[in-house]
Amino acid sequence: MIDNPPRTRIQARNRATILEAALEVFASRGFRGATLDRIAQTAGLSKPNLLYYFRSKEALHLAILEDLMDLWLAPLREMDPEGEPREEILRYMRRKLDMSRHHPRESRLFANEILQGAPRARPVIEGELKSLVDEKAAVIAAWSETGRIGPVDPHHLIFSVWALTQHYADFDVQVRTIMGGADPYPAAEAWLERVIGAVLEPLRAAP
Amino acid sequence: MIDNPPRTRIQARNRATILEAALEVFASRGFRGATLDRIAQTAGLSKPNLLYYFRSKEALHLAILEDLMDLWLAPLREMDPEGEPREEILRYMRRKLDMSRHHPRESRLFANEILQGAPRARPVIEGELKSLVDEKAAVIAAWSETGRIGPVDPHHLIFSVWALTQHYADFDVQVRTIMGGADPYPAAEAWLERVIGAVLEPLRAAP
DNA sequence: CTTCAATTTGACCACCCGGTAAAATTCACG
DNA sequence: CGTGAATTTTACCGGGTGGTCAAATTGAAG
Repeated sequence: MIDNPPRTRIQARNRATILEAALEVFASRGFRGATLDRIAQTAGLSKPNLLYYFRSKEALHLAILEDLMDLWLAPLREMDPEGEPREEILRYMRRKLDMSRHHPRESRLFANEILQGAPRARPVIEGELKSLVDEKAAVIAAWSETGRIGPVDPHHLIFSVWALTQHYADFDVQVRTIMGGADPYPAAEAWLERVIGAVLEPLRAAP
Repeated sequence: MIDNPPRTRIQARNRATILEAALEVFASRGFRGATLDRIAQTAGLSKPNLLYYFRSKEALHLAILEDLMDLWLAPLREMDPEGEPREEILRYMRRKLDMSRHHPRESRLFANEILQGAPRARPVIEGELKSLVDEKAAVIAAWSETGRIGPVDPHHLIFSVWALTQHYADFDVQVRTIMGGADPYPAAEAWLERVIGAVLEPLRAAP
């Protein structure tokens, strides 16, 4: 019902409240598991009032997804082709791990969406995400070919960073159960630095 | 309505058909997104007939989860404390990757469950899964301490194997979109052998 | 073939949920 | 204050969904 640039203070405030509540609910229950009633309740609004700000459940989810993408892709965007390769990749991993630590809901919302076959995020994945990944994969490939890091498969390296870091947000319950409830992130950071660090080393001569 | 050991041929056949159909539907749509109508239709039965074999949607999901756990934990169970450490761990990774390749639905069903906070699988995770992981982590720790592999954090090493391999099943849509639709598994296997292989190497002296 | 249990079906229900309509209320601004 | 637009509420609806029930059909064993 309302266009993108909020025109009034009330609009700005309520849209933000709704998006926050929807993120919470969508992330913890998935698109289908989330109900407008629950989102409205979490936001402290009535359901029709919520629908005054967002045409439909679908539109609300889409709005979140759009908001999400910038945050989500920022770490990869920041990878600097002019930087020191090993440090750039490690930094990327650390930024992604911070994302899992400080934005687990965003990670889970995204995971939910991809798991279901990306019914709503497909355009973003085929467009923005793919082209950014291809661009950065080319940078990594160049680093690899000039021997500044070991021989790596750039796409699979990026997948590995995603998998390793997002796992701590998406499978949080499992991780914490197995680790006995302690905060897994400090050890995870040290560990992942070793994993990524090791695979970036130039190959050792066979024994 | 029916006890665990199927008493008739019809029961055995229909239970199997239903479980197969339910796996398909639960995996692709999540618990909430799956409908009994759709599961029944996929199985070629009427909904009341389906409910003759499983008390409720919940019971059906639980039955699948139980069936799943043996398959799911088999690769880790097979890790042999008497084997050659590096090869055992690499073999474990390969078996898990095969699991993603040949049983992606099981992987996604499991991922869905954990993502939502494991509302139904929690007992299994806190019990069977945790104790198996702890047992094998101890084995890996022993290998590490005796210098047969480099210094590793056993729990996080296991998380990494899970994350790296399951990613190819759970985020299949994303992976294939970025890889342009080609089968990612051959390259993934070679790549993951490098990743895990590298982190198992004894530490190199600082340059 | 009979008979009783196992299986299947059709009709149904109560509840949930996304969404709508329109009246009522509040807000911004002259 | 008055006024028109923005916001909120109340009441409601129609379709989908998990689940029930009793009747009908089919299968197995003597």
